[in-house]
Amino acid sequence: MTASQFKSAPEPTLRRLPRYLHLLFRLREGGLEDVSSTLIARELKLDPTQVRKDIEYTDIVGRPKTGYPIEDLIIAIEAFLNWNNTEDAFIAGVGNLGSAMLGYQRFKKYGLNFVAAFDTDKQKIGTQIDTIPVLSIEKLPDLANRMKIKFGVLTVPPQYAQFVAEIMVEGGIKAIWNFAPCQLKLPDDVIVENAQLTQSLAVISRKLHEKKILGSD
Amino acid sequence: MTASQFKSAPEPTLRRLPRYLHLLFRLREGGLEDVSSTLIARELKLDPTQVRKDIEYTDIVGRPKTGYPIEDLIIAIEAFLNWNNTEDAFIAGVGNLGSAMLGYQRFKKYGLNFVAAFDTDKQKIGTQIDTIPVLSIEKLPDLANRMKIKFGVLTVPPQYAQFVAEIMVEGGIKAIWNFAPCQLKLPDDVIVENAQLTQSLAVISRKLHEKKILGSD
DNA sequence: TTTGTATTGCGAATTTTTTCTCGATTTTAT
DNA sequence: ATAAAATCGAGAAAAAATTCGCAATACAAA
Ligand SMILES: NC(=O)c1ccc[n+]([C@@H]2O[C@H](COP(=O)([O-])OP(=O)(O)OC[C@H]3O[C@@H](n4cnc5c(N)ncnc54)[C@H](O)[C@@H]3O)[C@@H](O)[C@H]2O)c1
Ligand SMILES: NC(=O)c1ccc[n+]([C@@H]2O[C@H](COP(=O)([O-])OP(=O)(O)OC[C@H]3O[C@@H](n4cnc5c(N)ncnc54)[C@H](O)[C@@H]3O)[C@@H](O)[C@H]2O)c1
Repeated sequence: MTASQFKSAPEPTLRRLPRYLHLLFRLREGGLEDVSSTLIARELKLDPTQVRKDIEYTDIVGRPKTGYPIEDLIIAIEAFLNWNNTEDAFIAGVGNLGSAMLGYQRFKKYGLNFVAAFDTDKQKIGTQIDTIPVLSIEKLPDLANRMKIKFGVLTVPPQYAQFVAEIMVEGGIKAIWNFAPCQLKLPDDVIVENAQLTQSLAVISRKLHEKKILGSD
Repeated sequence: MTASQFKSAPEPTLRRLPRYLHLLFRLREGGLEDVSSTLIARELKLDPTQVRKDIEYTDIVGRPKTGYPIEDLIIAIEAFLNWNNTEDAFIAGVGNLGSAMLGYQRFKKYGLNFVAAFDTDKQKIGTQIDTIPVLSIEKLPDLANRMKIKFGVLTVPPQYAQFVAEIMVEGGIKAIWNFAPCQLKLPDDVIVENAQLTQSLAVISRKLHEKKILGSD
């Protein structure tokens, strides 16, 4: 592993990488072999320099005039995000959102492989969703430990989120993707990423509001 | 309306406002009347100055020693995001994710009110999800125009996203909350917010990967 | 009343992120 | 072979966001 593989990229960069990946897939399907930062930037409405700086983090070097080899770039970005290795994951809360995520096959392509789901609802325990078994939440810590699960997805109502998160930590889970609109208090060595839709909604809500106040129409 | 109501807040600020709101609700339930930037910062692991700067955008003034009145702050943030007025919205794509969102009652509290859903699947057309009718996508433009819908949620597979987005624009929709992992090409006056889960996943994936490479355990 | 403490709000400093500039390099066309 | 066009990569500059420092203020306790 090279030194730069250890170098952490800024969060804005991390957020752009999947966008590059989606575009690269599309370009590859279109039969293209190389891509320039100029093209990526135009497609995604970014600055070409920014695209180049982002790509630097993945250790891929481009060639003047032709740009970057798409295949290599895809592999490098996937490796950078560790999406070439699927990470086994548990999900807690098999409600609206939890079920939707379990039914989303594409997560495997993003390195995420659900191996078990957990709930408190007796109606749901014992069933399967797309071959993933739904188990009692009580079984989570022990099973997580034994299966060495490091990744947990939290899709329970906010009032139970802290409790369930602690159960996950008890099971040795080191990264929690939290969809509940609340702040989890966990040991510092546990990575928490809040995938809160309300944050995204706030951005678009405000922009539409501004448009209505100021807007031309 | 004051001048500052027109002032646009930076996106990072917009993203933090819902987090403040969630905390404020919790504090209010706990019977608290005032809150300081210090407390908010400690709870959400932010810098107190940053919290104060964010709150400034909402036109709320605090008092030394006591902080901000929670009730007023809630109202101000909601007003800033226009979450006190519910915005009627259409959603296209009643699959895993679309159904989950339709079933999520709390969106009303975030100013979002689904009035109709659209799909191409004949099995789904004509049904209802939580009192919201599922209609043929063909009816979207005309109905959007007549109902003066400005907000559209896009939860169709990526290969149809551009097509459906254009249909929305045809119907006069001005803000599209896009969940498909692709870049939409639309007129500049249409607000597009990409709520891409993969972006959030990228952040946590990389962090866990780094932890594994460097990590103490 | 006075003193001590916690807090706001604002300007300055710092850090982070984005954008600009430009020389070097590679390919294509003449 | 030479010129023209397009791109990368690196360092500088600019812009944006965060954090610092501190005076002014409100409140509580002595
Ligand atoms: N559905 C959405 O579109 C949406 C949007 C934004 C945020 N969210 C958030 O995502 C989370 C899930 O939302 P949802 O709509 O799926 O809710 P939901 O009520 O449909 O599902 C919650 C599930 O969690 C289970 N649960 C409750 N307590 C549990 C526990 N202690 N252990 C394990 N499972 C438990 C419930 O039995 C239920 O199956 C919530 O925090 C919600 O705020 C959802
Ligand atoms: N489910 C998830 O957890 C998840 C996570 C991340 C991203 N996404 C994205 O969200 C989108 C929806 O995902 P999903 O899992 O719900 O997919 P899905 O396949 O379950 O649902 C898609 C729905 O869109 C409908 N549809 C197809 N073409 C249409 C058209 N032209 N007009 C109207 N409706 C049309 C389909 O009939 C289907 O009901 C996809 O773009 C997906 O990549 C989903």
